[in-house]
Formats: sequence, structure tokens, C-alpha cells
Amino acid sequence: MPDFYSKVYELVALIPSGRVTTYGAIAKALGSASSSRLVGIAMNHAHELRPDLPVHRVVNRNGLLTGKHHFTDRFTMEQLLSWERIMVVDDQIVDISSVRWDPLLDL
DNA sequence: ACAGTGACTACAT
DNA sequence: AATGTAGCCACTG
Repeated sequence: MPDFYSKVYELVALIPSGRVTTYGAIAKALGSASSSRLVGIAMNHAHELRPDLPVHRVVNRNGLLTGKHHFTDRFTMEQLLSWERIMVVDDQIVDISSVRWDPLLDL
């Protein structure tokens, strides 16, 4: 597994239940602030590489569920989030600022 | 070695 | 406010 991926996965594993973080925040926390797209790609592969990870807790900077189409039909991203008391309306996290978790600040 | 790619972002209309 | 555009960079074939 590529080194960058494993670093991403380490951080994702630390996201507390009921909170979310963004691709950009993870990239920045890894010291590679402009690699947010790679974080997304890492999430895409996480299904096979690390199926245990809470990848549904990673959204884009606006709280939009951009990765929802990559989830299995049995457990949608929205479902997984709502099970953690996170409100989702129109593929958007409601009041993203209150549940956002920044690995740099909140770790 | 090289060019194409993308679960992103910031900036400009 | 809502789109469009252009950088971004590690991974992959």
C-alpha cells in the first residue's frame, strides 16, 4: 500500500464518532496541504484496503457528501452518518461547523 | 520516464 | 448565490 494512503488511514481511524473532517484538513495535517484530491482517492481505495475505517466521516469542505456514490447500496453514507446523530439534508451535513473535527486542532 | 487522473479547493466571473 | 476555471500532486499503467 502506498505510503501516503497509510498515513491518511491512520488519521481517518482517529476521527471520533459523531464528528466529521474534510479532505483538505487531512491533507494539511499530513504536511501536504495541496494533496486533498489524493485523500479522496485514498478513501476510494479504502473499501478494499481498510474496510473497517469510518470513511463516511470524511466530507468536502462544505460538508457536502461528495463521496456518497462510492458506497455500497446496503449502507449509504447518509445512513452511516445519521446513525451517529449527524444530520444530513440534501447530501449536506447540517451545521457542519458544530461537528467538524480538525486533526491539527482537536487531536 | 511520462502523461492521464481525481471522494478537492481557491479564486474569478 | 451560483457556475466556471485553473492549479494541485501522488498514484497508476
